[in-house]
Amino acid sequence: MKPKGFVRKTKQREVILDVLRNTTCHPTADWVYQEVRKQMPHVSLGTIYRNLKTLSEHGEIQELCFGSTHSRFDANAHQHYHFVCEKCDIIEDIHMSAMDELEQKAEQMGDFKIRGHRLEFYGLCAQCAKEENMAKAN
Amino acid sequence: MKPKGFVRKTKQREVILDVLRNTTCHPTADWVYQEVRKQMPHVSLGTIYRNLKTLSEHGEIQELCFGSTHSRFDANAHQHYHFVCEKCDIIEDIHMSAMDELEQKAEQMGDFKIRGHRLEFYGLCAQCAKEENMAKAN
DNA sequence: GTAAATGCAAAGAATTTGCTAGCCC
DNA sequence: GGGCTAGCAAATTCTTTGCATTTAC
Repeated sequence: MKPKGFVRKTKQREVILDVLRNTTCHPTADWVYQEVRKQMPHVSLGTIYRNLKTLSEHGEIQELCFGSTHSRFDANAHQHYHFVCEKCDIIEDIHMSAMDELEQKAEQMGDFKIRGHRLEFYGLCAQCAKEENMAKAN
Repeated sequence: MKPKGFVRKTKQREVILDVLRNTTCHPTADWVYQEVRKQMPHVSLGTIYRNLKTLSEHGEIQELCFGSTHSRFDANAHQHYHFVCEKCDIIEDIHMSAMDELEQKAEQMGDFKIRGHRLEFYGLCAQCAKEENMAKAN
């Protein structure tokens, strides 16, 4: 007896998860779509969006939202931080231990119950920093 | 002699800034539009968007991007943190001193030059937490 | 068998852009 | 007066949705 609202395992969902888990970039829905299409030419963009939504609701992936207009997705659903290059928009994971003490500190500052936090750093990636220095030298 | 690319002071820009500075909510572009229209019925949405963009590029306001589909804006351009209620989406400022040491710590973890960071907390606001407790009691 | 998921296409929402006219400095 | 801006509307971009059909369990 399956519970109502059971999430089925479909070929599409598997491929999507697989694609996400095998990339270190933090792709957009459309990038995922292009990749999945290589294995399943008839997959539809709607299916990609529906699955990305389901997966993130079930905590299997993370939806990220940076300054840009579209969402990005990350197969690493664990708490971790990101770095975003302001010049080329590349996103990198930061392997830094989560700081839960931040939440305690913040909770003392206002009247709310904190359940999580997001921390992002921005600046210049190694490549863009190098280019900037070369430009300055001229 | 004005520098090329000089940013002009227009009535529209003034009203937009004024509206933003006189609210504690963190409004969407459309909310700003509705407010500005009360003072300038003929203002166009395109003007709102163009000005919000210009203002944030010049560091006079901050563009915020949370999980939702649209951007929100904050007239407080200083470094500060936010709390977002997961239930009602209300956004509150957190009056907590910025922690620049986070940036130093993160910079040691990867090969990039950090210029800033964003920190958001999410959970339940006082109102929603109260409602949740009442629901549980039944 | 039945609810959930897919494909396809059309709809929706948020934001951007092209163009002409107007206003700021 | 020259160029940045505004207004207006059309165009883009990203995402969601309706519906008939297929699939997982």
